[in-house]
Amino acid sequence: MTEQKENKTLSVQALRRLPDYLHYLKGQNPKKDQYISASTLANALRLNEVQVRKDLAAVSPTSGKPRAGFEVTQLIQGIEDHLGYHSVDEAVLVGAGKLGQALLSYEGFRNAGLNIVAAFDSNPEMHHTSLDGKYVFPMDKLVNLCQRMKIHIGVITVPTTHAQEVCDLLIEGGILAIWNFAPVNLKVPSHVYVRNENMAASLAMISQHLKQQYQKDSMEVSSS
Amino acid sequence: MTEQKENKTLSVQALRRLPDYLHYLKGQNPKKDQYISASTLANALRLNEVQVRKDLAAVSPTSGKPRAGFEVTQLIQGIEDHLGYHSVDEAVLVGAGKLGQALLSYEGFRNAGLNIVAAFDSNPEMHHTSLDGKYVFPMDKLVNLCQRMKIHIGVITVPTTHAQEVCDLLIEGGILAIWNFAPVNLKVPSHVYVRNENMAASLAMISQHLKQQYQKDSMEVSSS
DNA sequence: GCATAATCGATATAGTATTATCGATTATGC
DNA sequence: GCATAATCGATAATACTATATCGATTATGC
Repeated sequence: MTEQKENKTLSVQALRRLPDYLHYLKGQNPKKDQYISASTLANALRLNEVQVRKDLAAVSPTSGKPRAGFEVTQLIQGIEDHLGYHSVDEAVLVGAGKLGQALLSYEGFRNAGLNIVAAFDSNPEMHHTSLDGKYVFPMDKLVNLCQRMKIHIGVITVPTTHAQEVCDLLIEGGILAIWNFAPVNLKVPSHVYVRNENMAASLAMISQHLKQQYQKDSMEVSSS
Repeated sequence: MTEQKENKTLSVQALRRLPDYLHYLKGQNPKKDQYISASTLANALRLNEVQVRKDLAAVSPTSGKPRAGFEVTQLIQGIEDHLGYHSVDEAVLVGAGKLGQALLSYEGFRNAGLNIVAAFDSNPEMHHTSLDGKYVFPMDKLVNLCQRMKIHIGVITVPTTHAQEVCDLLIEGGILAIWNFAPVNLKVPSHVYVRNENMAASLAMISQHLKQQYQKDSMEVSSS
């Protein structure tokens, strides 16, 4: 058995970088480049070299070889371990609107360790239809199905107004982690983890950046 | 003219919290609660009180009153200023698949200062159809339309394989900021800002949390 | 083989972000 | 009016993250 790796040295920020590393590594030819150096990775992803080295040291099962780098296959293995890609978790999705459908049909999640096994929606017209192989059930089946299947992850893609009530149902069904796409601060008991996908925050960063850009530009113009 | 507020004290993390503050404040009754305290907000959003106070101090045009708090309307004004919601930026979206459609039909962006004016897709069947009032154009119209309309934001919701080429087109069209939903590290010139919507990273956090949870649980069981 | 240069790991430093503390201010209720 | 308690702003302490530096290690090419 692969011994349980200590994850303590891995910061939240580092965890966010792992998918990027993984993506890059998977794009490599394992025959041609058996090893990869932290420097190379850092350069490709525009990160600091030391930072990358530290991250890799934390996830790699074997340590890096001077002059060569880290073994690519080992790295991939290590990163996927840390990301939990090897233990596929089952999830349910609530809200089969456009966003919900987009997520349901996104095959990439499967590789990333998330398997959405069923969807729920309050709209009767959608019931028992199949979206990309996943059936849409009425809301009143939710709690029971989650409990019976021991599902631990719930994805919320319903309108803001219904997010909290859906959240409550999921918790009743025994969900332990919620991936929330509605812009609300969900109230949950302490044992439940909520990950907010905050589109508005992302937007804010973009618009903030553009604003600063404009400001800088206008300053340059006026001072020249 | 409202004088240009100095944004320097506002950290990236703080910026991420602003949409949450805003959402909460908008949910308040301005007649009933003219003032709101940092403590109240902190409690509602489960944040540290001092942190909230610092954030509010940075965005509020007027300082808070002891014992009362900050004026709600002023705060909303201040936050929206900082988020750039008062200068609605126009954007184009490339890739009218499920995710693209979800974003097109998400009305919330309008309030958040983003107005998607047009969509592009390589699939001829979609051309000139209208999704939620936005027309889908063929790819070869992209550069010209962006330039003519002076669009500065591009949203990429195409498959990974085409993301970079779409990105290049957008830049050719004069785009300054890119909101990228494809899991690729886009190569862009230094004046272009890229905001990656990293679903995989979010997933990682969830699975990481669940893993720790399981570990903790099993430890508790085995030690009892 | 041996010098060279690339890379590593470890440790130190710098930079950010969060949380704690404290005196000053002011609404509230007696 | 005056004591009280809630809140503020400022500053200090802590924790977290990123970057720089340096000696140790090892592939590469002569």
